[in-house]
Amino acid sequence: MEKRIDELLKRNQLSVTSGRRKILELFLLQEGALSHSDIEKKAGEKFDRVTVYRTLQAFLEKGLIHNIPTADNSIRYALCKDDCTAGHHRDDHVHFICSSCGNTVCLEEVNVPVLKLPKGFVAEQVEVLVNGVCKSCNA
Amino acid sequence: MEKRIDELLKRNQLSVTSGRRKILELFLLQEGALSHSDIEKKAGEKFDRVTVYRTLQAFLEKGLIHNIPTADNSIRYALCKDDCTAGHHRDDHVHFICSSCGNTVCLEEVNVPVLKLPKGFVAEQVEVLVNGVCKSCNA
DNA sequence: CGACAAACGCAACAATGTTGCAAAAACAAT
DNA sequence: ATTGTTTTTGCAACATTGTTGCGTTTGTCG
Repeated sequence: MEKRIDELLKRNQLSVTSGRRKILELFLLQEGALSHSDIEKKAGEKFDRVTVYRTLQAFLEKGLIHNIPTADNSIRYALCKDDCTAGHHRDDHVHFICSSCGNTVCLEEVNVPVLKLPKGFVAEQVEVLVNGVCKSCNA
Repeated sequence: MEKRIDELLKRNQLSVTSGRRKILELFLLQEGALSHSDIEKKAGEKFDRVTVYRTLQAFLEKGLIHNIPTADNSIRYALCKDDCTAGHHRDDHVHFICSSCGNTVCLEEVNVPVLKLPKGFVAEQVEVLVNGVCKSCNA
């Protein structure tokens, strides 16, 4: 685990620090996405708020995580898959937000559909957010 | 215009006040969506910040407007079509965010696709956000 | 017009996000 | 391993955004 974390950071051209290790660990342990405040809470008193902001920013820039828009002003972040590197994002899956447990998960197996837009509109990226009840809550 | 505004408010069970008139007017004049700060700026010094919050909240609850998630922590709001009333939202169109002019518009003519989700997941609402260059910016 | 309810403005506060800078930690080279 | 350089961190101060309570004003309805 330790090893995997350090390797992930290095592969993404990030120097290995205890803060980054800790935050990346949170992502690896967590099934699903984390918001900024989730991270602050889970990390406890160990980090300055500013460090969390800057770490997420760095992760984003290097393509280690991607962000998920929400309707409640609290962006979520989730780990990218391995074939996702800086600049070259491969973020074409659907995001599911559970109205029961509040969790946000990436449905990697559901691809975003191809849309036919009106004349004049050119799509660069398509984001699909599904709201509903997730597998665990339906069980 | 005046008349239309007042009528719209009444139809949605909202008492007619100068603040609500003004904000609703902004929506009618604007092609596209508005963020909270857009409204604050456009309304000038005329209103208290709190009034804007409460007005948007009221409009949302009554189904006069709907909100559009974004990836930058700044929810946008847009007018609902006529067949949209409190409780019964008919918000099944795609939202387009222009990376050039920054505008957000509702593409009423593009319906959100039906998705096939993994076993166990039940969808309640699907939101599609398209990023790209809009008609006006491509012209 | 007058009574009642709703909305407003203000103030105070809480939460969230940003910036500059000095201390500390990581990295690279000897 | 030690030193020098660069990057990251924590702190403090600040800006922005969102929330709550309350007295006053405004709209609504009889």
